Amino acid sequence: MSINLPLDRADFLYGGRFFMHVYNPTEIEERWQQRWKEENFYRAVIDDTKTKYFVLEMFPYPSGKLHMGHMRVYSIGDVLARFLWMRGYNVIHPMGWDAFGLPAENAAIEHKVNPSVWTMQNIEHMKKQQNRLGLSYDWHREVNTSAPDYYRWSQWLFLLMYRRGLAYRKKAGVNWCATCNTVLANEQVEKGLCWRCSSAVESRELEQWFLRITDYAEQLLNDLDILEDWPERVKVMQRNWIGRSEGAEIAFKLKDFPGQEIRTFTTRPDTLFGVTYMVLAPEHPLVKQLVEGTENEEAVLEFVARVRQESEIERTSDEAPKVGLFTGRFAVNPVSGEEIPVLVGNYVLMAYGTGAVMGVPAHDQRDFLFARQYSLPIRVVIQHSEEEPSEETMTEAYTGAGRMVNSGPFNGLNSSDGITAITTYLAEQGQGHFRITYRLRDWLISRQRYWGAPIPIVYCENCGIVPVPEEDLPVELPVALELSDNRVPNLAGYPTFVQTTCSTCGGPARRETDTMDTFICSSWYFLRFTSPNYVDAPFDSKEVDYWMPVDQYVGGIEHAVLHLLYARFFTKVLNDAGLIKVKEPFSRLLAQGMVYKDGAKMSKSKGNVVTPDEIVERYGADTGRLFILFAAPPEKDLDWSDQGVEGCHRFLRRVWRLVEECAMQFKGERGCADPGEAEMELQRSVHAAIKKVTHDIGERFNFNTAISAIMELVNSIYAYRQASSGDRQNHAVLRESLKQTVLLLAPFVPHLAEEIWHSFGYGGSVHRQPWPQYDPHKLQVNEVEVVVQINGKVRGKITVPANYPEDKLIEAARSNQRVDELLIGKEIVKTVAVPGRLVNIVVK
RNA sequence: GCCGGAGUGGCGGAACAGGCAGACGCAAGGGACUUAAAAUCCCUCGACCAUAUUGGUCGUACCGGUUCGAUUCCGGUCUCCGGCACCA
Repeated sequence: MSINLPLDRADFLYGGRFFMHVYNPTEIEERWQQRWKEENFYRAVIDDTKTKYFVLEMFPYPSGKLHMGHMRVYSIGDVLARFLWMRGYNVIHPMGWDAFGLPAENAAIEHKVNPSVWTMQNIEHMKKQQNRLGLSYDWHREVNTSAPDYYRWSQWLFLLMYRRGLAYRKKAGVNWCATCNTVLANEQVEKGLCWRCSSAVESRELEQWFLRITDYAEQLLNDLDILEDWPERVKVMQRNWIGRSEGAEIAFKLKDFPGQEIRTFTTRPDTLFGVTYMVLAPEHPLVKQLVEGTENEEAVLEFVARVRQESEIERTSDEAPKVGLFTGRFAVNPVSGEEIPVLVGNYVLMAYGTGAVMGVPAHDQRDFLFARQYSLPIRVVIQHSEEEPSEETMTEAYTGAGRMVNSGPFNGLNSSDGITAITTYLAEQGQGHFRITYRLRDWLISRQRYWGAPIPIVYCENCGIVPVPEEDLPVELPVALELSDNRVPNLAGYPTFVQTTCSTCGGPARRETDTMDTFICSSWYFLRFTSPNYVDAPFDSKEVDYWMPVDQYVGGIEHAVLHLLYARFFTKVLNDAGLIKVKEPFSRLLAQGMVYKDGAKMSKSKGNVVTPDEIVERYGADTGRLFILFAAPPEKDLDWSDQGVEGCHRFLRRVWRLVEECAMQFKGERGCADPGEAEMELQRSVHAAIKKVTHDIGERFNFNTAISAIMELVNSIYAYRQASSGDRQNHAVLRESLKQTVLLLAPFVPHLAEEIWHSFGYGGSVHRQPWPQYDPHKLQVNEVEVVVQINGKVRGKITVPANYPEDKLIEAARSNQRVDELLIGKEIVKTVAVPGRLVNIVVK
């Protein structure tokens, strides 16, 4: 087998007839990669005569090694980029490095090396691996988020946010990962665990920097509707995450505390007359004041302290019992004047709504269970059937809509009218108003870590919080060398970094020592790609206006909320600031599936890892790319199959052999001049393949079926050669068929296609040829096979002229011998004919 | 609980607009070539039945509906995957 032969071009005796070259991917691939690099083949420049197309794969974290997931995204992006180039677009296809982050610090400890050194080594290595895959990147546009000339602009964007009131500092209960030794954004906590290290996240009360993403909640939600070419599942995930609910904020006056009130949020103001109690979050600021001096004081404060110590998982677990303690105080229902007890409960979250909940046990299942547990009254105020449910016998809350009862002047209204009526009434009384709340929280961006972009803020004793002036950017990271306690000290551990002077008053000041969340750096990198070396601003507006938006973005589903939400937020802020024209960064999104093997994610512990390197070494990049695109449609999970790879390699060798054999033949034989039926059929196969491949890549992103269409074409060419050997073959038609096949293969297997292209003596690069166009005339057939059904079951097949009219078709169907026999003694009820497809005869 | 996606041979998958279910590939079996192996080529390959070289029945998770005709459309059920969830 060729793959085990020496790397040099080996000649061997084939079929006793020709001396041929073996398909040697390593040699071919290295040679073309070198050529493409020398010729700056993928350089993108503004060209107003062409339509631009921005193809982007999510840039990687430079972990040091490429895995199959990487190979899959890049292969998808590369096929699209090359295809679009051939279709005449001005394609930009850049690549860079999301280079800040924790692994570099861990590696620094392990290898006693500066994080930046480790990162740069990894980048060099991964870049080589990428290039071995034959990817069409414009490396002139490479960006590295950890380089000062990049994070300078990340800091600049932070200051822009600050100026616009979107970056602020507050003390709040935040997620703390003890393993990573830093705080985390809500989006970075998955089921109570740190997204990076999977250890349990604690809650801590800290003063931190936030970005006001909640200001954009409505826009981020609404604009999902204009993203028609995003997968539904990603949009749904973002909608869920933003979590919009409509309702009312209602103020309950406090008995014994004149002028004080508790504000609650509810989606069901129509149930206000059914409120029988109220529950505050343990963190609610009023708790301490309410219990002060009551006999419940000690118990409540102890309860509050205990709950606040619990971790996020403990507190939100399904098993956690709902506990409530009476504060000894009462609130007044704003519509009924009724006095209701105020409790403190472990299930109420301070961060959502107002941190206080009105309890309506008859119409909320959780309130119902809570009321039963503590023997609190249950009052039905929404009736939904003929019988009014009895409060004693109810087994569950009724949470649907209905007619309002026991609700004073509002009796008889339906729920939706009641919501409006009650809220309007409350607003008139100054006791409430319509309100929309979101689940989305502001983005916590401080990280107590070294390897990130420093937050460009200075604290001055006289002036307070002072943003670093733009001209002083970047605030550069000090060189990290010393390691303590098995960790790289964060910036607070570098006195020369911390001590500075205030730019306003010139007095002594200290720098902010937290760095920014790495997701900040990746929220705008696509903009930097348009002008990566620009020194006057984060990007050159001329370039950004030409290239943006990203027309096709490709990446993993794991960023459905995280990166994709943050990047949309940044884009909207920059649009509001007048810096860019687009409102959404990514027009079209392809969320590719994961790569599995033997039913599990590839992992060292399972021993099922296959690396791109070993595939390239053994079969060549072209084979690996072909398999990864052929095995499944891109958005589905892919099952890695070693035998499947063999199959794809076999196919490429088959293509190679076909070309070699034909080349010999063209030299040694004359061939025949007149194209006949066999040649027309071959041409039909060619043009059918062109049509299908074009549609499958360009419209459907189904590379697997595009590849199978090329395989069918190759099979057809083999069949033609076999059916008409030697001098009876038409060399011109054959040569043309091979040429088209190579063009169709070019996006998938760039090296092999380029090699064949040149071996045929064609000029230029195959990747700069116009994409083949199918000729409808060549697709036309004279005769078609039509299925004859009786009662919907296939009973025969007839071959008729392609444009046979309906009546003749039916006649032909009826006169088919077998059909005729089956029709004896039957009454024909109806006949349906679809020209070119089928005839269905319905009988009794 | 709410929301989204999916369910087709031994396997990955195909069927684009309601019209021959299983393209293409993998695996498997048989054969050719070869001293042999590799490579390559040819044939078979959903299940069951049969009078078994050209026939029949069933078959796209399940039950029903619409239709001349349903993997495809509609209603319901089940299972799996994913997101959100003590969210007021």
